[in-house]
Amino acid sequence: MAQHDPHSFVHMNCGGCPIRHRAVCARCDATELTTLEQMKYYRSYQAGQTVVWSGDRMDFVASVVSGIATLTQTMEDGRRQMVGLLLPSDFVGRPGRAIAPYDVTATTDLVMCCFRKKPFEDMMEKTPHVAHRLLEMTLDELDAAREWMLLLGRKTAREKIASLLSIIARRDASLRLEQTSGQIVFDLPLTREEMADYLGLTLETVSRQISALRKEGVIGLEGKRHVIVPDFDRLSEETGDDSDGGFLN
Amino acid sequence: MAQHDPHSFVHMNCGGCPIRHRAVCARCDATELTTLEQMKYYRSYQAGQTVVWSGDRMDFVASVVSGIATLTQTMEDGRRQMVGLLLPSDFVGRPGRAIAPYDVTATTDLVMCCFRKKPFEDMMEKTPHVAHRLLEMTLDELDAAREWMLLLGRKTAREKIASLLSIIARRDASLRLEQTSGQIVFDLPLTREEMADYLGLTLETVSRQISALRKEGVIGLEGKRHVIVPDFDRLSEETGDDSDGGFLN
DNA sequence: CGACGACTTTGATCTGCGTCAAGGCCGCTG
DNA sequence: CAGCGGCCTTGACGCAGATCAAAGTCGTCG
Repeated sequence: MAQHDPHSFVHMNCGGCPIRHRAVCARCDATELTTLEQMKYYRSYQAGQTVVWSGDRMDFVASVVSGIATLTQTMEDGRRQMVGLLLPSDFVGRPGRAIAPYDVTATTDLVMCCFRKKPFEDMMEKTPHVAHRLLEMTLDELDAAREWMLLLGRKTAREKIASLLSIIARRDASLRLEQTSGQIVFDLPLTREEMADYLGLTLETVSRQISALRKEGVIGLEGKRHVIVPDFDRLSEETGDDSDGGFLN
Repeated sequence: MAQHDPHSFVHMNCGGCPIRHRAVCARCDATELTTLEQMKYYRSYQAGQTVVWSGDRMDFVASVVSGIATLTQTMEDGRRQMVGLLLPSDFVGRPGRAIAPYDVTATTDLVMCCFRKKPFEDMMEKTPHVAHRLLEMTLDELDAAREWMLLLGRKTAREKIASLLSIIARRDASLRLEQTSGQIVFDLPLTREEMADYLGLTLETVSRQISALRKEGVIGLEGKRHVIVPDFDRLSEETGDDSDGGFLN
């Protein structure tokens, strides 16, 4: 989804930390690269652990190395809405704001590459390319949020499920286990409840709609309930989105 | 809502174009200011006119001078969801992307201050403060979008209406007509249908809920239906949000 | 001023999804 | 291996909000 123009940031080191792919600029000089390298540190979380609570001080920014994290907002009476889904290489945290406006939670075991905020901000001042890249990433996220708003406000339960499966299958290649004869098999990393929080539904409705899609042969479930084999074309017909199913920007 | 840190961009000229308030940095030098001044031009639209169609090429970025514009997404069968509401001084357009991903429509008579995209991007390269400020604005919008997602996914019709009225009353001081004895009187610039598109409801439900709030004395309508006198405290109790009603970041 | 059109209100009815409840599957632990 | 806890499925029922329909308000233009 994220587009890279020829002058954008590049993948510097395949084996390394993804922050290099996302926040390090090809045009930065060696000193800047070294500064970034020295600043970074790693943190691990277990599935289910909370990374930051809404309202808490957040003194770092970070990039997901492996695993999945969610951003959620909770109302006083416990109603929850997921507002962000972070897959490997996604960025969390907001330069220039101290307080986290939502909970960040690890839904699987999670490793993040962190930078203390102050030094990171100082570096941004000196390295305009980083700010530029961050702007690009934030705009991508904003577009995704708006797509999500259409889903929440106007789609039916069935369309919501189909959209979610399409989005995940499209977005995270790392979840694709096999690709034989055009079929995409992937491990769905969310529980029914997490899907419900993503879609603004209850977990029962999610379950029912998934069963319905399975009975109709649009998707298939394998063994442990989380492995899904969608009939990709039929699935994207169900999303309610424009036919081609892709973003053509 | 937008916070200005001491080093942020400042209001340079009360009578002038709001792009100066938003995108011009106090620390920029005279040459940069002059460049910006020379680049800008104005466009006017009538209420109801479309500024850009989704999928069209958008070769400028702009700042709203006066009036109100909306960003909306439309599904093939006509279901519509508003995904952005632009009030004076808000910014539209995405440096680095050619195609508009949603319709931009003037809901009132509208004046925008525009910059052709290419020169604006070139200036961003040379003037890091502008990119920095733009990042800050985009992050604010992202936060607003996430708040909006909670509204769409989890709030009841009544809570949605109360939230919308609070948001508008809080956000746009220019709509406040009088403030006597703590009462805020403001002109609501949206039709029932536009509110419905904002909230993910039908216009009938919007109308019914507004009638209900009025009968209960939470809000009042004056003469032409668009002038509303909310009992602000009671209104914010209805939003479902945390009690204080404000963002305390 | 009358008629038209844009917008709003209100009522009657329908339905998709939420709620409540029971039971199934599976892995873990004693 | 029995019992337990987490997660998922399925059924029965109810309700918030959608849909369909009709009538009211108000500005405007001949």
